[in-house]
Amino acid sequence: MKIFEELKARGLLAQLTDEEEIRELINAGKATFYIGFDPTADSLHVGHFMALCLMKRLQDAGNKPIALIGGGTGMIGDPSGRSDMRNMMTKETIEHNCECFKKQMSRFIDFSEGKALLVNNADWLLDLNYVELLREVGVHFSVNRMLAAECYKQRMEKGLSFLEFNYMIMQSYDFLALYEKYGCNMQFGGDDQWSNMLGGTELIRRKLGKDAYAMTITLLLNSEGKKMGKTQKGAVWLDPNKTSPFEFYQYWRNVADDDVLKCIRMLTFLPLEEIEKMDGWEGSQLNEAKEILAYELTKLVHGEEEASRAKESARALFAGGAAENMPMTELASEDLTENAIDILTLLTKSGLVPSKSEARRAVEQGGVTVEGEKVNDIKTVYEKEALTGEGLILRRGKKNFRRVILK
RNA sequence: GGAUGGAUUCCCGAGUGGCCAAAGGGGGCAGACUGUAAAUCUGUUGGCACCGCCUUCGAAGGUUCGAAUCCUUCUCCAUCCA
Repeated sequence: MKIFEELKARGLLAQLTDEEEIRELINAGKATFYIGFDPTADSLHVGHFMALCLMKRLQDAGNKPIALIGGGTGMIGDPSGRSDMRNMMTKETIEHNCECFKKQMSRFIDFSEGKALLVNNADWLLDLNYVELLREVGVHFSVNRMLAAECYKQRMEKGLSFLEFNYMIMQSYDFLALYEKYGCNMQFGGDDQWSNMLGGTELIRRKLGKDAYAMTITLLLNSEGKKMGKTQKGAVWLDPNKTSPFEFYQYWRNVADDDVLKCIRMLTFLPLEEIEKMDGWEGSQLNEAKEILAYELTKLVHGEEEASRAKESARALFAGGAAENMPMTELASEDLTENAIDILTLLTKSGLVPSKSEARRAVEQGGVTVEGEKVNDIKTVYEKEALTGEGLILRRGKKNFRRVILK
């Protein structure tokens, strides 16, 4: 199966400018393509992960990827699908974020010997001259047409600043610049980027009379139509310091039934034949599929060792036992009063609950377990000795564990 | 620059002098049921020393025994006119 067919079978492709041309191009390994990443945080998250996987797949098929970090466009903010304007970031923050992105990307993409490129659009965008840009690029854009684009339509009701309105122009200019510099003839991106990407192909056609292609990746949505990779606490990060491998594993372990196969297909590198076999799984067997999904993804992002550890810990914990590798909090002796600590303080200090009120609620509602014993009394007190050595395993609800040890 | 409307807790959205830590919904959390899923039902959802006290209704002042609510100034947003 050729790469194009594989991508299609995995359900990764959303919109394409020209299916036939693109098929030939990437199957022949002749594409030089780029994907843009906005440096809005100091770590990549699950949303980016899909794009990285796609890059890797295409690179393996002989195509040349260019990872574009939006150091320049990041200073504007993408209006697509956003309800309010992104906070403007300082130059320093953006630069810092770019550095972090670079490091994380190298784990997935082979940048050696010119097999892939990493560029920052700040390098050409920041030097632009306003009047020149208007003459060179501005003439090719029709405001009427831009406003008709879906991404702006939604914003017309909420309000759209001129600054954001220019995002499409900047992104189009990126494509043009990469085409001229590196012969980049294709752009990939999330489905929400479609209109911006078309702006680029059109600009290249008008300005150079050449054809360039664009293709969007299906956004990974859960069955409720929300973007995946977001939790209540925020994004699921690829940086182990921001989202621990265990938490990462658990996120995927907990996806809804309806989403498991889709995730396996779109995100893992398991062969399609193997995935097809899982397609008929139901009930508790589907539960196994979730374990596979979680394991495979954790392996890709954090390595095999971390993945196995996360899996073992999860199994042990949910079987009711203890586990080596679970989130841990160390307490200092200052945290104790008279060599003891009450349950509410303990929960708060462990980080399992944000406040004592919540701790109280959790206990009163029967959601707290210490060492496998349900705690019902908010006045329960633990002596210093209990916290030394192995420490105590606290559990809030079904899925939140923490080992607390006295230093 | 002018006119008008608006800013309420995680989100949407009621509240127009004391009965307001603030209706209702969504979301979250916990319990029951389960498969670490979904659906459903129940409880809960600012903080703390939890009968009580403290902080919160865009910001700062003021009126009042008492302000989310009235007045003044400011900031931001929307719509219309330039």
